[in-house]
Amino acid sequence: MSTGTTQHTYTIKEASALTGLPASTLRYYESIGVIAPIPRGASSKHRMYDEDDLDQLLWIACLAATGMAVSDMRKYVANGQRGPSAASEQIELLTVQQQRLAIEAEQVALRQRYVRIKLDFWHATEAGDTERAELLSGEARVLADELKQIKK
Amino acid sequence: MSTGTTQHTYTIKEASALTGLPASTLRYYESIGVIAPIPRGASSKHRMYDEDDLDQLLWIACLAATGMAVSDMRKYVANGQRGPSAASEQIELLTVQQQRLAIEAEQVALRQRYVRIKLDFWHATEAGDTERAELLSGEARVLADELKQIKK
DNA sequence: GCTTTGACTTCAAGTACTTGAAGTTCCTAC
DNA sequence: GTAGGAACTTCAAGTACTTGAAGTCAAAGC
Repeated sequence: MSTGTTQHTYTIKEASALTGLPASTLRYYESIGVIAPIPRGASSKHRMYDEDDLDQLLWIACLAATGMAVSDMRKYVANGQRGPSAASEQIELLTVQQQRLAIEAEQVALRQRYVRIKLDFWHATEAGDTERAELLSGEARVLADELKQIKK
Repeated sequence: MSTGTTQHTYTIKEASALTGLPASTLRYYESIGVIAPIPRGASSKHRMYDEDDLDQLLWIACLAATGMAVSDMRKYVANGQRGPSAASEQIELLTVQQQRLAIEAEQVALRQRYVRIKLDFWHATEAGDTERAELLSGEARVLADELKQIKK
């Protein structure tokens, strides 16, 4: 991205929300040298991320999502790599990430349904409605299969 | 479930394939008491899983997928053994999971929007539409600001 | 029966974070 | 401008697995 003249900065929490990497992970990656030290506020110790940092973090998040070991990420970044520079490469990277997020959203929705059913099951059990409880435990099984399928 | 007369047994590798939990994780869960010790072969130390074990593991895999802590899984499984009397405790554990998943869904949605903006930016850049690209480069900051507003 | 190959075993150490404590710093509100 | 709370900081310890080493067991081929 890098307009160079960007004056916008982001807190660690914002960087976390946009990239999907927990704040604790951002600090961790910095501490072990996966990313360069982030500049701090004028009179504080608080990290201030700019657009370029966010771009790099999004790239790192993609690498992490593919299961790359941190030692390998470190090597990549140490070799001066800050992510793809060409538009076409960025588009390719981000398109894959978009697909990953779509799958993740689907998975979360499915897990929500699973927990919902289990909750209903225990509510029915609590109320002594054995018939409904049995029906629900069957549904949970079907869903468990679905959950397993998507994972692959 | 559980005819009681089941003859068929499974190796740890088969159990792993069927439940989606790595063999190392199956041993780990057993070692820390998330699941009861699995019976071993007549003249060996090899674990032999039966259908009931697989049912339990499948459903533990679902709990793990929702991000439940192993200490809570242990409680949950122990409660399950206790039957209907544990209903209120199970409901409590699952309600926490439900809330966690609702937050996660929101977070994924935000990240999807962020990636969408980045993708649009690069498409505009590739097409030489500098005006649109510049407009979009400010959008990320708007998204981060929105994050703060939502909380209040 | 014997041997080899490969899957299994335990246990210790490693990995990638995550959480908690204790102490700053920023922001909002009076 | 100052009081209070939320958000940040570091650092140490904890968590949830995973991997590797060294040894045991089982099915297949000779």
